[in-house]
Amino acid sequence: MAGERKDESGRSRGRPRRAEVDRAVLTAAAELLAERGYAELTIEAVATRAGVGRPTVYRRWPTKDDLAVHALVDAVQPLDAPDTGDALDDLCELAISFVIQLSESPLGRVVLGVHAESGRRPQLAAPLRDRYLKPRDAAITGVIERARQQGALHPDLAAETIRDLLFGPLVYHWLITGEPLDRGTAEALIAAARRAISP
Amino acid sequence: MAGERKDESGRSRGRPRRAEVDRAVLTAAAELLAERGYAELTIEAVATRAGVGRPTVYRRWPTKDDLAVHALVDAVQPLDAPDTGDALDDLCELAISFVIQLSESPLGRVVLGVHAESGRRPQLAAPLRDRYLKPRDAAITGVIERARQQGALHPDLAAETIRDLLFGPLVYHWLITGEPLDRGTAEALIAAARRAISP
Amino acid sequence: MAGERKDESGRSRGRPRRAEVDRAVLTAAAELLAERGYAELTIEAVATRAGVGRPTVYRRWPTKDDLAVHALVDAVQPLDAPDTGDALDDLCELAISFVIQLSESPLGRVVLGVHAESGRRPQLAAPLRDRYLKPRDAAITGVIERARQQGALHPDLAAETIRDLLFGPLVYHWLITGEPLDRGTAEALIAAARRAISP
Amino acid sequence: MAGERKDESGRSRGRPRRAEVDRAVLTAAAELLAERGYAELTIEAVATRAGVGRPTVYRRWPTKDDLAVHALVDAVQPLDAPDTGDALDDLCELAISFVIQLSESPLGRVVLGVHAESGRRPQLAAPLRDRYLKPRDAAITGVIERARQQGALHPDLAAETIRDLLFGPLVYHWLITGEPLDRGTAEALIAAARRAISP
DNA sequence: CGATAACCGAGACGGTACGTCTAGTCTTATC
DNA sequence: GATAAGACTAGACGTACCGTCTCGGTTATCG
Repeated sequence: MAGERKDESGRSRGRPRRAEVDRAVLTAAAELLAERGYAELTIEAVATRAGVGRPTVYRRWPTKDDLAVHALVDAVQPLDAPDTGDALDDLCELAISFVIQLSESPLGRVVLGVHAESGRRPQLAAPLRDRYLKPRDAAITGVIERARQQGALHPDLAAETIRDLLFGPLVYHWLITGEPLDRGTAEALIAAARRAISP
Repeated sequence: MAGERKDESGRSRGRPRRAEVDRAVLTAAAELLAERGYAELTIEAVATRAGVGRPTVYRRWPTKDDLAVHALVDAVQPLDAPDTGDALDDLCELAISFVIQLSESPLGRVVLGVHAESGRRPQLAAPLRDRYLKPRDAAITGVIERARQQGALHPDLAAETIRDLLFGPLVYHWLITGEPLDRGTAEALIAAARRAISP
Repeated sequence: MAGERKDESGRSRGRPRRAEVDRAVLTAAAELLAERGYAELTIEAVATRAGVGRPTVYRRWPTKDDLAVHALVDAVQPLDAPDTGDALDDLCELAISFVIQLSESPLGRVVLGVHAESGRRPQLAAPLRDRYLKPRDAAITGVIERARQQGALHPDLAAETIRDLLFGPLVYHWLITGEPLDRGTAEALIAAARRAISP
Repeated sequence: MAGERKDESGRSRGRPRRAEVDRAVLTAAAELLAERGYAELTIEAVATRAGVGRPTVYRRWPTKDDLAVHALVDAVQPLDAPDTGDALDDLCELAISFVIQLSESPLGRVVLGVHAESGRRPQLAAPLRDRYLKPRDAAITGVIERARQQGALHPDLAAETIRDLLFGPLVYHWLITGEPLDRGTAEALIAAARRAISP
């Protein structure tokens, strides 16, 4: 979770790191991200709120990017797909609840901003991809495959394409309006999008 | 373009501002945004590159946010919709070329990031909405209305919804992958999306 | 007095430095030197006590050494030689009162310590020599020459030698005992030293 | 030599301290004092150079002052007085060679600086007096007494005064010039000083 | 011989200060 | 009154050490 120590092999030497410190720092970082956003996140404030010295933060996460990504991933709870039997319904519900949840969380727009910035910073992109996108994508892809086996999806469309067609309109709406997505709007968008992905 | 002067009425007194300074500063800001991103943009660097004193920058754009938004809007060229006769084709082509162009520009992800951050900062949101979103939305809505009159659109869908269904998947794909959108992918997404918005 | 600005020639450009800041910083530095000594002098504390930002201190005196030397020289008042007619008496009195004064000042031992450290640090030595030693040496040498013309000094002894023979024992006594020099002891030492320098 | 252990009475329990560690630390400290001076001496660097953990250093010498004084005393070899029969000659030679030796050693000015600082720090002063000054003073006083019995000294002058009159000028010269004392200068000063202490 | 105690290295910990950088404001001389 | 220059307060940056504390492990004495 925290920055790696040098001696990866065998038993670690010296005093071991306290896990409570990891927690305190990540929690403080997530709170500050929610309150002030990524641009105004300072290591100083994180350390103070966590009741920790600044070097202790740097020891674990050498850059602000590192810390922010880990704090975000740690704070944004994963979503698990429903399973009602109708996989297409499950998929649509997953998209709706996922985007609504994100758009209502104070961390949602931070996640979006970090994604946008990650194009320019590889060190931001790697952990974001591995720790955030991959797990969520796996869940989504699972439901898509279930739906495909139920014959509910257009056979020519790749899973990735289906994902973009369902999640894209919701996320875009939220991005443009800047306000939490309401369920009515979301369902209307999804209702239309279903026509795009049906067989 | 630049920050307002006190005396709005009639002729201003004293030495007039030099328009070249406005241009130099905006150009410098846009370059630095493209090179280093929003987070690493400093007024100091902008002033230096523009060959201008720092207070001269502040006189026009009182905060970094102000400057950044204006520089972005100024730098990202507007896109005018094609008019081939088939308004739905025009609309799709508009979406594709718009997102491709944005995704290929070094400023594209900066625009995205500023959008994401704008949720938290009203002073960022207002000029962004007025100077960036509105003009582009007007162009898009125009084409949508043309298509609607040609009977090419599903009658139950609002213009806003159609916009989300077309642009959303493209932007989302670009956001997630982090790479410039290629035309093949874009056309595949739009081909499916057309089924969602057709009558 | 303070660190030089680049453009020495002609009128300086930009906002001029405030002289009160110079004074506040030097005073704060001298106080802290007296209270805590050279080793525990921190720029941070100086800036805080002077009510000034740290960069403002660094702008004028780029290193702790620079600041300390200037503060010391500024704080230790010069001593002017008496002139009673008998130049040898004047010289002895000068030595006694000079060392007593230094030994009683809380800055005295700091001056001594900085002198000792100056051997290792040229940047400490240069301003110390130019701004502290030279003026005092000039005063002493003046009295010595007066005494020599009155035939009160051994003709074979250089002015430097006479200075060492008179001041050396007093300073050494103070250095070893660690306590302020009392006049009785000083006069006893000088009485003996006079035999060394008499014709 | 090193800091005391709690249980002074009888045999100590537990693993005994390794004497080699004492040596390594003192040597490292003396080297660093010679290379960088007292102000830039850090426990960290001492421990690293000695190949030892930091707590191991603190266990023996709880403060930097403690360590520095012990390292200095340990490193500056004592000088033994010559005995040619003429005690006054012996005394003068002792003064000359003592100051020359000190002024040529890279540790000399450190000793001087620590002396100067010791006025402000009792914990620095005590070990310095006991372990450095006292032994040297005893040797000097011994020769002075021998000289006194040979009738070579002015009967009114205390041993302390004689010490100041002989050593003071040499040390002062070295302190002011900042350069190693050369024998010619030293002998000239002593030749004059002899007139001050002769009967 | 096994328990106990102190040593040793490494390194985490909460801090303090470093010297630098940038923000946003201000003051000056010049245009 | 705009401009270029630059001083100014404020505060974060990332680093170096501080002095203390835990670790795993070692080496002695003592019961």
